[in-house]
This record gives sequence, structure tokens and C-alpha cells, in this order.
Amino acid sequence: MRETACHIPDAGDLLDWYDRHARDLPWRVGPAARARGVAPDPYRVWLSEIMLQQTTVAAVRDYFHAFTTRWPTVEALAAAEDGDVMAAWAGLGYYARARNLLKCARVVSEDHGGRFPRDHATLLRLPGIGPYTAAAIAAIAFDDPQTVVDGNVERVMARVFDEHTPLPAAKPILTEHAARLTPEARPGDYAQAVMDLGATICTPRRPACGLCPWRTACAAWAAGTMAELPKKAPKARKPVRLGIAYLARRVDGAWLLERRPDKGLLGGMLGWPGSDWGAAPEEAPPIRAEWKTLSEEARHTFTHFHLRLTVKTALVPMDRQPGRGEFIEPPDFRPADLPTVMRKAFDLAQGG
DNA sequence: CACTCGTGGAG
DNA sequence: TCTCCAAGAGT
Repeated sequence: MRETACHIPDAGDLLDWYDRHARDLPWRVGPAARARGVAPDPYRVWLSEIMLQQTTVAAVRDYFHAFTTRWPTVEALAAAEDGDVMAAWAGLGYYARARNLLKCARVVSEDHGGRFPRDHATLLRLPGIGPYTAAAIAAIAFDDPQTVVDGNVERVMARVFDEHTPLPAAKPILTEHAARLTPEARPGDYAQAVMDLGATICTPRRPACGLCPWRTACAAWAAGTMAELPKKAPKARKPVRLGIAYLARRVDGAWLLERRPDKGLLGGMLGWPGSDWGAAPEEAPPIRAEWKTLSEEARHTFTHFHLRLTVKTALVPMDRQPGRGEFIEPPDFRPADLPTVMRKAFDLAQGG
């Protein structure tokens, strides 16, 4: 192979690299096993892909293990209680994924006989499955030559083709590049290979071009522009919002909690009753009590704003009824079932 | 198309 | 401390 950048990147070169360097991941059937005819479990492929949406492999590992241990099949998951699934997802973020996960499991279970559809169009209609995930399931679980385009693939394509159009406008162009490179042979391995390449070699910062199987075909490498690609539209600064959380503990040890509405931030999750989050939150105590304000506030950053949460605590007698929420006593209440921001408030109240 | 929707780790 | 960002989807 010549050390020039005048040829098209070859899927075979990438697959050769993947055969030697594929990461060992809990949800993955590696290239060697695949070659022996081992087929991936579509349920595990689907579950991993949902969990991996905008989420790192390191963060997903334990959740994937917990879910597949507790709910080994899509039928088992479909039969789970909503609250149990939301609690199991707590801490992983983007909670709409968990609600859609359960919806999807029930649709697959009831309308598809417990088997995931194999084709992209049908997969795309399922809750929580968009263009990327539909292609990933079709390719990885069913070896259908679909083109997967995630953040890794966007970055790899932007560099290989030295595409300077900023995202998201560049997405259709990058998708077209990716589609042309997708092979008919071993599409499942190939899909994972491009993503592995983006995750381990063609990284956002300091790409390891010296180890890259596509280096000699990479236009950005030839031009020296790989570090500045892909271009992205500048992001808005995050504003600060203020809020108040009320942590009421009954004398028997029960805590006053509230199930948040399905729509919106932390939808479907358990949380502390509180004010709206905005510029000037208003007092909204959920029960009559002597509220004490903690000296330290809970700080948390969401996707598009910073939150500074004032934490108020109170000890209330057995016979007092709350205006909002309901008392839950251990062991039915576990702090680990809360989304992180709510758990931070709890930790402060515990004297953390 | 632009916005919403979490979290933790890396630099 | 602050920014970026990670196997995106829904509205």
C-alpha cells in the first residue's frame, strides 16, 4: 500500500484491523465468535444500543449487567413494573430512554411475538429507536448491510473526506460518505469496527493517526486538518437556574417523595417535592412543618443549564398528611433509585 | 430545524 | 472551575 491519500478507504482494511483490535464488550459477539457462527442476541444488542445513546461505555457497563441479569429477555422486561425499570435506570440519565425502553419491550412482546423485527423500517417505528439505532440493530443483530451513523462515524467520515462543513448541516453529506463505504460482507462487524475506530483511534482529541488502518486514505491526514474536524456550531452558554427541594422525614424514617410526570426533565423518576426551577423560585412546601434550610446547596449541571438547589429539611409526626407526594419507608425507598440531582440533595440532608 | 433531555470523566 | 463530549431520539 502506498503512503498517499489518493485512494478510497477500504472496508476490508478496517475489518482486518477490527479482527485484531476489537474491544471486548459485554454486549458484543466478537469477530472470532461471529466467524464461528455465533449470532448476537437481538435483545442484548437493542438494550446496549439504547443505553449507549449519548452515554459512555464505562457508564453503561454495570447497568447493562444489572438489566440483563434481572430481565434476561425482552418478555421479562416487558412484564416488569414501570417503577422498577425507572429505579434500575436511575443515575444513567436521559430518562425518556427508560420509558421508551419499556414501551418498546411491550410492543415487541405483544405485537411481534417477543422477536425484534429485522428490517430498518419496522425497527424505526418502535419507541426510542431512531435512524442510528435501527441501523445498528439491523446491522449488528441481523447482519443487514445498513449504514450506521453515530458521532464516531460522523467524525471518522469528516476526517477521511476532509469535510469542513459544520455539523449538524454536514450530517447528510457524511451519511452519504458512510453509505458508500458500507460493505455487503460482514456488515455487523463493519458497523462496530467504524465505531471502535472512532472511539479508540480517531478520537475527538489527539487522534492516534499513527495506528489508523485508514491513515493512507485519510484526506484530513494528508491535509493535516484532522484535529480541527469535525467542525461544529458553537454552543450556547448554560444559564443558572435556582430551585428549592423539600426533604421531609417522618418520625418512623419514611421520606416524602413524589413521582415526576412522564413528560419533561427527569420524567417518570422519583424525586423530592419542590419549587419550579427558574430565576426566582417560590416557596412550595409539600407539608406543614418547621423547615430548616441547609447551609450548602446542591449543585448540578444538566444538558442546558446549571442548577443550584436549596435544600430544606423537616421532621414530621406520623399523623400529618402531605399536600403533595407520599411517604415511602425503607427498604421501599432506596437513595440509589433517585436521579443523581435528587440523590445529591439527599446526601446533603444526611450530612454529607 | 432548533430545542429538550443527564451524567461523569477527561483535559 | 470550565468546557467538551459519549454507540441520539422526540417534539
